[in-house]
Amino acid sequence: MAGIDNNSNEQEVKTPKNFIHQQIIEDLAAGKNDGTVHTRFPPEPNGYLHIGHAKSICLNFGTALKFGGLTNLRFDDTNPTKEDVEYVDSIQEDVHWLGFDWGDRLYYASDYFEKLYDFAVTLIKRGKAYVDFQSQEIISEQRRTPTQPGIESPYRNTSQEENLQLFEKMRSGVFEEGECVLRAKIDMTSPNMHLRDPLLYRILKQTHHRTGDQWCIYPMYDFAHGQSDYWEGITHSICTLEFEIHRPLYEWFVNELADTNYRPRQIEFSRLNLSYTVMSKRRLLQLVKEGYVNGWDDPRMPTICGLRRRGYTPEAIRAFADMVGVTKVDGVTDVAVLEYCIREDLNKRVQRVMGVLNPLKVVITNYPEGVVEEVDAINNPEDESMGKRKVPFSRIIYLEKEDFMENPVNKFFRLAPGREVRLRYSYFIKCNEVIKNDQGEIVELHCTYDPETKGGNAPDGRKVKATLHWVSEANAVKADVRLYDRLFTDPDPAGHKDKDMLEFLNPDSLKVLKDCYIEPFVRNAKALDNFQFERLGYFNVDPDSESGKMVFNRTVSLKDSSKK
RNA sequence: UGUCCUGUGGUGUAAUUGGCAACACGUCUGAUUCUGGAUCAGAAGAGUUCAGGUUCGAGACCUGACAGGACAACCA
Repeated sequence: MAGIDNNSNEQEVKTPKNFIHQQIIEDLAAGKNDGTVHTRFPPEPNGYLHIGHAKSICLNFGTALKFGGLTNLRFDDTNPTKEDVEYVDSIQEDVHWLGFDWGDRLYYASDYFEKLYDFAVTLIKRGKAYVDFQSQEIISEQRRTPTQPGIESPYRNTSQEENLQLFEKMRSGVFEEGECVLRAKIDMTSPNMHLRDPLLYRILKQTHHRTGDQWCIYPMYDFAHGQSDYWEGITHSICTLEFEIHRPLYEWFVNELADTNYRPRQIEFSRLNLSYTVMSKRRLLQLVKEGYVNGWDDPRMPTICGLRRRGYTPEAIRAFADMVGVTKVDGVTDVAVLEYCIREDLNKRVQRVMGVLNPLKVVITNYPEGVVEEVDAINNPEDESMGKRKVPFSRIIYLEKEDFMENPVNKFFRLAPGREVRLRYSYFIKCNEVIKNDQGEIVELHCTYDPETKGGNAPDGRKVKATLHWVSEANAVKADVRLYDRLFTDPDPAGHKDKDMLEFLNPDSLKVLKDCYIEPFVRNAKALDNFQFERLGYFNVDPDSESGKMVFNRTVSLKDSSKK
């Protein structure tokens, strides 16, 4: 697990204000909550965190930080059928990696099962909850539709004493799954469906990842969330727009529960949608389970761990979260914004190295055989402090195939017969001869170098129009490079049905390039994580792969790869 | 035919208590560069969904339309 980034305070200053901040400022001005702000990030441990959660994490932790408050991490684990410790662990790792810390405030909704049960008993005693023995279908029918009032259940007016006994029996396992549920008695005619006697508890004879077989009744989301917020002293419960219509119910429960003036306040914002990206947990799970990707942390996945393996930094993701802002408008953010964030971050901090993905052998005919000299290369032209490194140069080198054109088209400035170019940090070379095989394919170039141009400048002041990256054949590291592109070709893959979505899988999303050559420095510098191929783009050494393989981020830096 | 939410350049967001619509991404042009990257300079692109109203003045306030989204899981 990566360490915790303690620079979050700096970021807080830059965080643009949003409507949630405005509301908090108003609340503070009104003297609510004794001037404190306490938020929470409440994932259900039923999948891995993705970039959409990152927005929520940055919002919740960032908001608390901004107002000098705290943030809890709480697992909303009220449905044992979907949840697993694997997810609990990965979520903690990812939140930490993003640079946020919940201190000792790690909670589980399942910690509150006993208190929630007691509260349900209280509601029954107040005549505000009842056990309903009707089938799921009947209950659903009685709720009718949003445009017509619902019908009351025949069990709605069972006596409190009887309900108390029945609920106890539910808990002790007397009834089978689906036989009965506990419902709140609110208003079957409400235009808000969530107020038409919502379910509080259902029977689930399942083992829970934390409470084991201790319980066979489990609270519903609505019956757990607001109460958990209340018990934890959450002041602002920030969630996504789909819970907006739940708010009256959230407030109903909290009002029934509260014995002070304190009330947590639910505020909704629009979830992140990214073009070319599928974000629903259900669909991501499908991609994993059906083998369209190699796990939750496949670099093509929009998961935090996928982005991490791809070379994204926490800083870039936080910058992205700030950049997209917070509103209630549900729109689609262009992935180009995310890619911009990582490009900008990496550009400043990443070690530049040379490498060729598609090698073309070049013999420098006037360079002595058996000699290896080292040239000085700058590690990052934008940051002197990153220093220099030595790169071996010799008679036989590799260039990128596409850096040579036998019959150069207009505006092609790189190597061509008779043309002189610069090899980055070393010499000017001129192409004299093109060697082809029987099929007429170019297999080798013969060039001459100008010893006077060592270091990359000609004493006579003559200029070249291109600078090429290169590697020395004898010294280069041979590696397989995995090239990752977007998983989907459609800007809105999530806008289709699950099966249609799969039609837009990009067949080129993963390419394995054999026999790529990387300058030897890379082999000894894996700890750096990210590099930038001169002129080609970013890549990172993938710690999980067989040694020598690289993850290569085509989309991140090849801004111009699609155009001429 | 219901309730709630939301409508600002292609996209995401801004616009103190109403005061000539700003920023970022993207796009395009030019300069520069030892990455066709980065950088620098510049341009195009909305008159704020529409119609009324209040006002000296409205993206902001009011009314009414229209459009999009959410809600009818023993999911969260």
